[in-house]
Amino acid sequence: MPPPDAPLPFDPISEARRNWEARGWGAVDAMAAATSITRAHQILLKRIDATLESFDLMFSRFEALALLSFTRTGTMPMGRMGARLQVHPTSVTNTVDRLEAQGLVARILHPTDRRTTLVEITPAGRTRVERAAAALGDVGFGLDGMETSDLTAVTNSLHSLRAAAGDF
Amino acid sequence: MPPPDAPLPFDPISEARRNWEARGWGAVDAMAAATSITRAHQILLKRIDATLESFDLMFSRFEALALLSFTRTGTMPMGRMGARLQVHPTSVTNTVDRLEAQGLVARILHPTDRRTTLVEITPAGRTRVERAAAALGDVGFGLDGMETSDLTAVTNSLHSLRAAAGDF
DNA sequence: CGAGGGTACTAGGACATCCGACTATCTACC
DNA sequence: GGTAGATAGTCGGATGTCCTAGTACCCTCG
Repeated sequence: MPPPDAPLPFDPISEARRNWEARGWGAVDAMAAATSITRAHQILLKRIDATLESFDLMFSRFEALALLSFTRTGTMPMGRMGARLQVHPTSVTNTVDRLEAQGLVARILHPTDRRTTLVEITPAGRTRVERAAAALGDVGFGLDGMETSDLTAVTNSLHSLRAAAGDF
Repeated sequence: MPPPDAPLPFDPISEARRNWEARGWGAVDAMAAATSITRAHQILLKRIDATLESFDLMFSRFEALALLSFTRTGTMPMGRMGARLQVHPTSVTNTVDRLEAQGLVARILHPTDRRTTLVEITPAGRTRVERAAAALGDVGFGLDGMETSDLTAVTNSLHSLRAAAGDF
């Protein structure tokens, strides 16, 4: 049984809202928003990863590579990568392990702090991320179906959530 | 090194936008929206799971349990659950395995179709989901920091994305 | 009524994320 | 200086998601 791609005859989130209200459960608007975000994330990640598949990348590795490509020196400490990508340190370890195995980054020594590991993007990494970014741009990051006004509305509305979560 | 919870001195997504523009990479608005959604999902899931931790649940299992509690009979075929929750069939298998081990659901035979497995919520499952839902409502689904207008804006804007993805 | 196609679920494997614990190293302070 | 506390990264384990493949079963059609 492959993933059922036949559309449902109704919006499952609207249906969930009705059920929540009928049960007298609280925070209905928040529930609908949270569920929408969850589902949107799932749709996006699937599309993005599908686009990146031909580059042997997934979104998390692409993001790490892009981040390194933006630096002046092409290097960054693991910890700083985690802070910028906003993921757990162990996720950075995992990501860098894979990128290193692919020859797209290299671990190098920090000149003065022996605790720190610097990650350096390789020439192959630069080429790869450049092409992958172009491919992602071509498919509008999986958001082609949305109006620009909706895109900015989403970004702006979520800005306050991220700020309240202490992101910046 | 615990997760760095010190806020960054800038918004990493705004920074990413600047870098993308500087590199001439396309679909900048979509990139910002996609990244915002990804981060919002991460924040939400973490908060929701933290709330559900005392109930020995995570969001995916809670959703499955809630779905079953909404049915007339307290039962639903695995496949229908996957369609409603919009996850892969193997994810349903995984979720039901865990819920069953916790005694919150039971697999029962379909009366006429021996291919189908019905999942039935147990009395313990009903009690659990009821209390967990109340707890989630209390924390506003992790979205307490957002205005109701932002909540509806997000839900409405993402509606088109989900529709375009063939959800309904 | 038998074969083929479609449907339902599970097994095994790949990724990614998190958490807690552990080692190594730096730093500050007595 | 030398010790305690903070910082950097990794290891092992738990969850969850997806995909491919395989088994079991139903149903239609010749």
